Amino acid sequence: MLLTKDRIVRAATELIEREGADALSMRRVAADLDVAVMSLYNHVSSKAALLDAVAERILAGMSVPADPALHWTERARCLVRAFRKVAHDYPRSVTLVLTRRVTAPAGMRPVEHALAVAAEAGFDGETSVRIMRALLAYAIGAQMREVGAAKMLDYLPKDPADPGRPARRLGFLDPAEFPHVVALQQNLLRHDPETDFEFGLDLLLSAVDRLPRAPRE
Amino acid sequence: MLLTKDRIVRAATELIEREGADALSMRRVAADLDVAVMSLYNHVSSKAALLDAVAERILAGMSVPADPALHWTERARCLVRAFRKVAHDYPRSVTLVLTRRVTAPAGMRPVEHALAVAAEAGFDGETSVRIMRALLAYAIGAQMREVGAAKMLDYLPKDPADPGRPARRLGFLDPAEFPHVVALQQNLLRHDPETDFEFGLDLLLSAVDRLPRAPRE
DNA sequence: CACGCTAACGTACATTGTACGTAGACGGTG
DNA sequence: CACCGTCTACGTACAATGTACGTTAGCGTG
Repeated sequence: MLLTKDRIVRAATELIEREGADALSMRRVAADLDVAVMSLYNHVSSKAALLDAVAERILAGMSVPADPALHWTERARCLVRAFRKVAHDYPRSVTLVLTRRVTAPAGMRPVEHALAVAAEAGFDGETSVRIMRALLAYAIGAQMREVGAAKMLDYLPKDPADPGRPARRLGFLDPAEFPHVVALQQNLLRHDPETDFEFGLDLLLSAVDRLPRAPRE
Repeated sequence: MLLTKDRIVRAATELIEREGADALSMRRVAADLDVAVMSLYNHVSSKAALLDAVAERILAGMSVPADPALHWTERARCLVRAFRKVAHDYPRSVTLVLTRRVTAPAGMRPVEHALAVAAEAGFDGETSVRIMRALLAYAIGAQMREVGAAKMLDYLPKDPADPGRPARRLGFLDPAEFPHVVALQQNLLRHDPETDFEFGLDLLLSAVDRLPRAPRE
């Protein structure tokens, strides 16, 4: 089969999803494709460029169902949820999207969509951009927090009695210095990313909805 | 001078700030300290551990002025701004803090602080945790967006007439597909991270302030 | 056929993290 | 004093990495 940039990028994302981003090396990708290492460089100029391509591909796969009948806050919700869906589908690769910058058209499409929603809601350009940025910041941060929190569970000191999943404690913290953390450790250790995310999203959107806007028509 | 973990971590952060995180290697750190490479491993168990230590050190240097007289939203603002200050002081290293997870007490201190503020505002534990998470997510995302946007300017296609700073355009985008982006390119390319950040923070805090809470006393 | 172009390849090198073994300094104990 | 761990700085060595460079085989066009 002919070697092509698309196949390379696809193999790279699959490798990342299978073994994590650290395991990605040009040699591994080449091996997965049954190709010599240097053949990759005929289609990808460097490893960094490959990672960029992976990020772009993931972003491009993000499909936003745009239903003009919905209230604009609902449409904003759909947009952000679409991002969360790809984050869920490509849990290990999505960090690339958050880390690397995507200037390609694929990366601009969600931006365009968000600006359109804000404009349709009656906000002027300046405010639309700011709203978009605030939502984007929240979405990015929530995602990073989620993957970080997932990793954190592995880093916590293992319970020697049962090194399995459940019942971690934050007992190594001094209750005098961290009273609230210790008191709320159950809440802190419990993970419900979905409702956590929606909670913050509701906050943001409700505040945005209260912003003054220019009369529409 | 005696080699110590603190000196190693300090040298590592300085190196990162000077030449970026990619330039950090054990050999470089050792060279900066005039030491043999393997001597580092007497104090730091691995490069990953060193990076963790850098992140922790930066977080530990975050000082939050706690003025109990202020309204709780102002105190929350102070907390988030304190984070932004260290991000401004260590612009290249701060990505480590966002990427790696910090479970050490130093990382928990801001969490404790945030929970204390929320509790004092009259929210129950469950809600306090959620509020803290939403604010944290926003702070993280805004920071990542900021460093990403800074990098993006370098990636934009150079203006061949004047490859210097100003007047970048998004002309390579199709106006038919990206009408809003093209129309608002001035707003999109302008960077005022500070007001952008405050805008979103205001949104979040105003919404939080409107949440119902248990009667305090 | 000759010619040039492209895509796949192999070799080679510099750079990385780190496992392992060694040597010397230091401090306590006889 | 001699002896003997322990600790710390060191040097060597190795496997894995990204990629610059030269080589080759196939293929379409003159």
